[in-house]
Amino acid sequence: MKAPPVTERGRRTRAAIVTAAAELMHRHGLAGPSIDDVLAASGTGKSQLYHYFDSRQDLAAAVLYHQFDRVMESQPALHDPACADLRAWRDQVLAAHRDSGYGTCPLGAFVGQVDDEPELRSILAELFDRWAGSLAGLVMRARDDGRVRSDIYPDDAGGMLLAALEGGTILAHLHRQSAPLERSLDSAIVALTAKDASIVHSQSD
Amino acid sequence: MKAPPVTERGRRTRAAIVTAAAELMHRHGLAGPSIDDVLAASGTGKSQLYHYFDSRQDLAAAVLYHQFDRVMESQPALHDPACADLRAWRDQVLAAHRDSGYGTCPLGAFVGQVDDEPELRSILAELFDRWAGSLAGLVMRARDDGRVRSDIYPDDAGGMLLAALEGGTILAHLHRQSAPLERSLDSAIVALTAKDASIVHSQSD
DNA sequence: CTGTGACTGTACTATTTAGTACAGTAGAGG
DNA sequence: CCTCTACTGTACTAAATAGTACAGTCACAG
Repeated sequence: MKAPPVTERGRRTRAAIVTAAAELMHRHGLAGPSIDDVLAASGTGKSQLYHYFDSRQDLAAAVLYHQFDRVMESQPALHDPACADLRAWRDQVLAAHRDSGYGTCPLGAFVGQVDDEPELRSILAELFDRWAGSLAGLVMRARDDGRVRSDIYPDDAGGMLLAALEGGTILAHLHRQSAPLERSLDSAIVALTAKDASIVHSQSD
Repeated sequence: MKAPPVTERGRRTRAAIVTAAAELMHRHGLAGPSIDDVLAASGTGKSQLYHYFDSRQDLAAAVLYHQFDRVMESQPALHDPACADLRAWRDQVLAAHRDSGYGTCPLGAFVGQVDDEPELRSILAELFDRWAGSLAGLVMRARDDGRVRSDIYPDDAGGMLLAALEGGTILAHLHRQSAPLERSLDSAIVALTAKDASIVHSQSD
């Protein structure tokens, strides 16, 4: 990790590189774009990139953080302490997915592409944990509000909702339509609210 | 697509190449291993590979079909006309996942890595459709058996179960444990069986 | 002004890559 | 035994790749 930029000009340069790299890596895989591709897309030069990043992998790490921020911004329900509505979150997820042109998940797309690089793998796992944690917070608020069954464990439910989002996004991307994601999310919410269900609340291991 | 091998020796050679390529591409991404990596892992030579495949992409296509066959073999419940039990399928999925060392899905891992190659993309979409179709068949048998609600649309439910599998597999892989997959599958099944639910059976678009 | 450190442009290297050329060898059918 | 085709070994090429070297330019503090 090199020192962050200290001037405005430097911040713009670094941001241009990360934004372009994130876009390309999201679309073509973490290992897809070459350094030269990133430079061309960002309108910068090689010396600029290596001024802010030690290596290609260092750049990839910055991309992961950048993608996490994008996801969090697109799901404000997760950070609104006044929001206890799972369907509001559902709507935000669907809207973001539509806006992205039915793309893959900005973070989920990288799972399975970081197994060779422990550094990146641990960053990605950490980001997913934070995401699932925020989701668990929302579930807890919904539970306290009486909108999901009271025997639900928020942590387990958060992971389950995240799984529904990831799986639904994959199928929706393959078919280039949002229906699979919609059904996946709706079913997951049903499982948390149906009164005669009795599975989701198994204790964590 | 080159001609398939006609001798036993040729069949063994081709199979060794595809098997090694499948293993490597599953683990490191479709674009991960170089041709030379595949050759080293399969104990074959370059002239042998190009004798059976036109190009790297042609090899990748063969890998997709190979992975599909592996998945189908690991889920016999899908093809057993006597099986109407979603939980039997669930158990087979979990067993296969454990056996793989909590790996990513043999097919799902490639979604988002084929967007640049329309040929591969259409193959993968086709294979997923076949998978979802088999799953819909199982749901239909379960419905006729009275094991899921009668207002369920098997096609929609099949996609939903597949989404739960894919998403659960992703999280399970990240955490190197099967609990997330287990909860995801169980919740999906609950959504199909809970008597007071009312969402999953929305008509397809 | 002016020096200093942040930032940038350009040329280069060593390696790896997909794919080709071509001369072979193996082994089944005649 | 012979021959013909399937199959294989080895050497090569042209392009792309991550990363380095180094000489600059910019803008603000003194």
